[in-house]
Amino acid sequence: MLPMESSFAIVAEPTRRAILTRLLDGERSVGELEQELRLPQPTVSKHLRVLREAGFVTARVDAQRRVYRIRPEPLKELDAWLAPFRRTWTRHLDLLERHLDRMAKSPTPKGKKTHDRP
Amino acid sequence: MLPMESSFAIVAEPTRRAILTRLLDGERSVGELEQELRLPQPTVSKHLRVLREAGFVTARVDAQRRVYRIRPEPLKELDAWLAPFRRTWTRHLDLLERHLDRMAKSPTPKGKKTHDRP
DNA sequence: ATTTTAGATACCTTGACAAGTATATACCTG
DNA sequence: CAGGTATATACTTGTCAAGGTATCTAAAAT
Repeated sequence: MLPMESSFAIVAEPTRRAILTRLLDGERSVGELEQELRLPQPTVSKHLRVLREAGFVTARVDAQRRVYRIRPEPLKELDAWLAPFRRTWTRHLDLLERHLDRMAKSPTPKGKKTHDRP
Repeated sequence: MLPMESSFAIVAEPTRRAILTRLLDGERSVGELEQELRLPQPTVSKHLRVLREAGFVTARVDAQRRVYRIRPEPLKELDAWLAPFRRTWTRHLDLLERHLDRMAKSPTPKGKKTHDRP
């Protein structure tokens, strides 16, 4: 079972995002997630497996239950990829971009002004 | 053709990430992407379509060619989702977490002190 | 007007994944 | 040991997205 490599693919699944979000404020056992998310147990277990194998979570064993905890690393990866794009909207080039967009929409407004009254 | 909603799913595709990365340093026509990424033209066009419909890019028409430009909004969304997790590794709680991990691994180290000199 | 160039779209096939259902494993309790 | 609880895994099925190949459209160029 090799595919599903990229951390992006892992997080593309809504249920898995939900799980990660839950884990944000602390550990959870499978049963707890099952309840909080109102999902069938195998579904939860299977998604947890994927998350575990991708390094998003680790499991601690407490008797019959497995308690899952979040792991930052893979998410760091995602964040790292996003970083370069962040500048795209962080930098104040936004102003320039808006300007260019406008120019593209109304190229050299000849004649007709903005008003479209009869 | 509605599915594929989440911005995460869009970015989960490696080729699409490659395209976005290319667009990071400026506009590109389909042909340019085709060359730079060494991909068949329909492949590029189809991925561009997906990106366009998801709002990741916009197309400007220059005669027979379509020039694509990146659009920040959807990426902002991704970043927004990531934000809460960022604290997970940004905050200096890391120190505390490490501590707790250690305690879990070696519960109440009886005897042996930290020093393991003979 | 015909040909060439640039892209888009249609159709088909394949493969992967997620959900459902059922069953297996392990531990705890009486 | 029997029964229950907690979770993992096996197997099946339906869906959908991605790639390949061919074709269509529109705008140069000749």
